[in-house]
Amino acid sequence: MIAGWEDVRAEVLRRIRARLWAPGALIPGEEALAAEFGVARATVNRALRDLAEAGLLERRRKAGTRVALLPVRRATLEIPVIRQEVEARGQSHSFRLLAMRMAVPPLPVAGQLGWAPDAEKLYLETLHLADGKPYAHETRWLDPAHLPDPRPDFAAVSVNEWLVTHVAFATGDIAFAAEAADARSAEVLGVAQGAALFVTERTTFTTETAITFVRLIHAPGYRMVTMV
Amino acid sequence: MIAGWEDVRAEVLRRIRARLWAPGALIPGEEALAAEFGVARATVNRALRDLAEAGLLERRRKAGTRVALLPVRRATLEIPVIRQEVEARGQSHSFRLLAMRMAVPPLPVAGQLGWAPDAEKLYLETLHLADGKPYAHETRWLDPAHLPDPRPDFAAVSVNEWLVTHVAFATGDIAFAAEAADARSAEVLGVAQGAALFVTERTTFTTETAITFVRLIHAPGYRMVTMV
DNA sequence: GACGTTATTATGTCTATACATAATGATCCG
DNA sequence: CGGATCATTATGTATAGACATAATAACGTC
Repeated sequence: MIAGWEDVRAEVLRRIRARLWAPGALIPGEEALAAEFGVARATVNRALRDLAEAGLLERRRKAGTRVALLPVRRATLEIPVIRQEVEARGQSHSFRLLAMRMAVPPLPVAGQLGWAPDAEKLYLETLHLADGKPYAHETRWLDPAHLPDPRPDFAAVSVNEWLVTHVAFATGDIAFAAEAADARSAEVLGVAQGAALFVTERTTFTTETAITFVRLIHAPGYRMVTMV
Repeated sequence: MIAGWEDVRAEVLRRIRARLWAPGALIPGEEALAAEFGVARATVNRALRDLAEAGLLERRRKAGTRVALLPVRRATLEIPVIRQEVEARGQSHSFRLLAMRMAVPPLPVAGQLGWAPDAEKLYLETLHLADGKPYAHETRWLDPAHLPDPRPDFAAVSVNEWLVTHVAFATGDIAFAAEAADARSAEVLGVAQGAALFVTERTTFTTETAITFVRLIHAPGYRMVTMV
């Protein structure tokens, strides 16, 4: 018995998996499915829209709905605040502010963020600890124009967290890569130079100009996991 | 003038960003907002639901809707078939099947996949090339029970792609990590042993038992990028 | 005051109907 | 035949009204 939109989604998914509807094939229209399942068209629409968002169906007005030929898997990554990430592992989070000074960012950084190439910005370096052991090494460039006067006490509240709760809800992009540990990160994280480290880079914008650029260099063994 | 649900979402987002509604604060109910904006409640619902999915709002029945205190950023990663990924960079994709044999998988692999610890499975090793240069080194364990008889010609169609189009639409999990190149990957990718490489691990299930487990070891310089 | 029960309430969803929009395919014309 | 125009059609979205569900708050009992 098909009642709600989740039932509809399940049934459509079943038919796709069972290859009753082959990849690339056109499936019946919403009206037809609504009639068959005995629900309203809006309910079918909700279900199909959901599957389309997941990348399993491709929908185009007038053209109809077809099963994706080469389904692009879409995984949603949750990117929590570091403190939450550490605490979720049952460890206690702490951090040490290693450096905080005004400096001119390297040209590639200034360029990517749309900053004037010779303007001084705030440079922050933080070491995050899980149960007292190095967890991640954070280096950050921050436009002080977005900070209140007087500045927040970044030795008490991590920059990370202050930003999230105060200039949150901005757009940006994230990149992940593997890099060999440079001298500084190796020293701070207590690993051999050249060790393979997982690096997260985030750029955050509000409107036109960037607020901040962070590199998060994770300690060895870090894995980012997600379900599909 | 607010007309559609996207307008409602934009206005709500504006108020959150402008801190008219502070983090943690309860926002007006759907009915109230619908009246204020001059739209139906269903329209407000659609907008708020979308923002909740994005992690900016937290909604609970009866309790109402509140602005997320520590918004968990949700990034959606698109995980395309390797061929598409390479071609999207304007390069040509090819691959070489380096190995294909029946073997007993290592215990940790068998364990994670719910396979009997001593059962033979199909082991496949593939090198993916972009414009003829090493792009990624793929090692895969595959349960041959899910293959048709006779087996597909994996020298002609990449395993990756055959699976996506034939046993697609399954669930699974994905993990990302940085690892030092072992002897085999170093040789195949043409890099120094110990080099920092980006590794993707995917486990794919249909029902209870796993179909396949892949490790994709990317050539140096690989970056995974996404927008928020 | 502690505890189980009930009323209340905000969100979740469904329905039926209507109109909007985009893309296709047919048609008409030069 | 090429190209512009228009009718058609499937999805996209809006609406009002209704009921479902979950969780809180209020209440009554002991």
